Amino acid sequence: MGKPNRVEVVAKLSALFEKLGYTGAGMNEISAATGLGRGSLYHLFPDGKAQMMRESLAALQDEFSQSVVVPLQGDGDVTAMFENLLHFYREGERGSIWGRLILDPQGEQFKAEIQEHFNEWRGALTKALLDAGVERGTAASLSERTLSGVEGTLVLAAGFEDSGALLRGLRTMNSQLSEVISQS
Amino acid sequence: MGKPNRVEVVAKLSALFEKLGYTGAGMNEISAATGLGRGSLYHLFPDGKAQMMRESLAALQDEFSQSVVVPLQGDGDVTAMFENLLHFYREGERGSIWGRLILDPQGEQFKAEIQEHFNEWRGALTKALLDAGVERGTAASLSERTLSGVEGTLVLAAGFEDSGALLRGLRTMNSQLSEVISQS
DNA sequence: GTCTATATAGGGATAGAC
DNA sequence: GTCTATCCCTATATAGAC
Repeated sequence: MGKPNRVEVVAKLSALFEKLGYTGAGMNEISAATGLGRGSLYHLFPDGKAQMMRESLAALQDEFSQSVVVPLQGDGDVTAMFENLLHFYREGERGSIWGRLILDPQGEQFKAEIQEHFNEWRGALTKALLDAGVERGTAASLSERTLSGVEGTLVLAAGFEDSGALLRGLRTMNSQLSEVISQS
Repeated sequence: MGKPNRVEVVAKLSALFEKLGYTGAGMNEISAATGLGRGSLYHLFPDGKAQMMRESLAALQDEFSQSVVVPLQGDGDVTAMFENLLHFYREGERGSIWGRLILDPQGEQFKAEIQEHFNEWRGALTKALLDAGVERGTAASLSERTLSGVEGTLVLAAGFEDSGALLRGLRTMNSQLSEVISQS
């Protein structure tokens, strides 16, 4: 095991936080998941678990932006956005770290990062709808409903261990949005 | 302060768990919220915090059933269901204890109660849609989307401290459902 | 840089006096 | 029934040897 690569370590941390949540991931599990002892971890992240989470959030937000937001900003293709969401969330195998963090007892300290995630996504979707000719109020409402629809679907999918729920939900939401767009 | 009434104690516990979540509510906060010392709490609930949560879940599920499910089963009025949801969730001031528990690190032990909540609600909504003439596949899809839409809205409302989000979300969902019904 | 041992705090649960 | 003191475990974080 060579010198620990920070990017790889953060990737492992991201996957762990995504699976167990911030409070749910203990230092023992963090150590096991990264293959690093406590000494190494606190050497790499002097501010401890909170710093690990911050860097994980930054990495995941970057991945989400590249996978979902940037393409949407490019062509405004809503159907493609849902496909990209499905891929980002691994056909329902992944969960939303941001939604989970909102409900985490210790999640308050990451509120800014959480809100930034949803604001960036919502802004891009609203703009795409406006560009497609949707009326402003409708666009705002639809994008808000889409974000919460995705988050809610991920929550229920976790509760019923039903990874297929994400595909079903995204399909329905895509149909609804596409219909509105075609009427505009 | 007279002899502690079990129903009142459970009501206070329910409110606390709803606000802080299961893992987020510590014994000190439980003691403060109920006005009962540890001795009294463990006398009333020999199995500790888990038992407190179970009885809280039962009480909240009962309230939800009476407020939302039973009326829906009675007349199949979907618009009334959304009004009842808005009232149950106190115009967005309350959160969903079930959604939160799904994502709680210690929530696994309550999975049966969580699933029962959503199954009961979904069953009643699907039946109402079927009775209104909606095709079976559409009814199943719409009820699933409604449940996840409500949960997602509650999550985002918490993340942005935006209690008005619930009203907006419920209005939009009601419009969508009502339109499908009117076309059936 | 990495290890182990330990500090420090908090969790839930318990025992025994009253 | 209720109280207080305490137990035990786990959590994160730290210190110091190597």
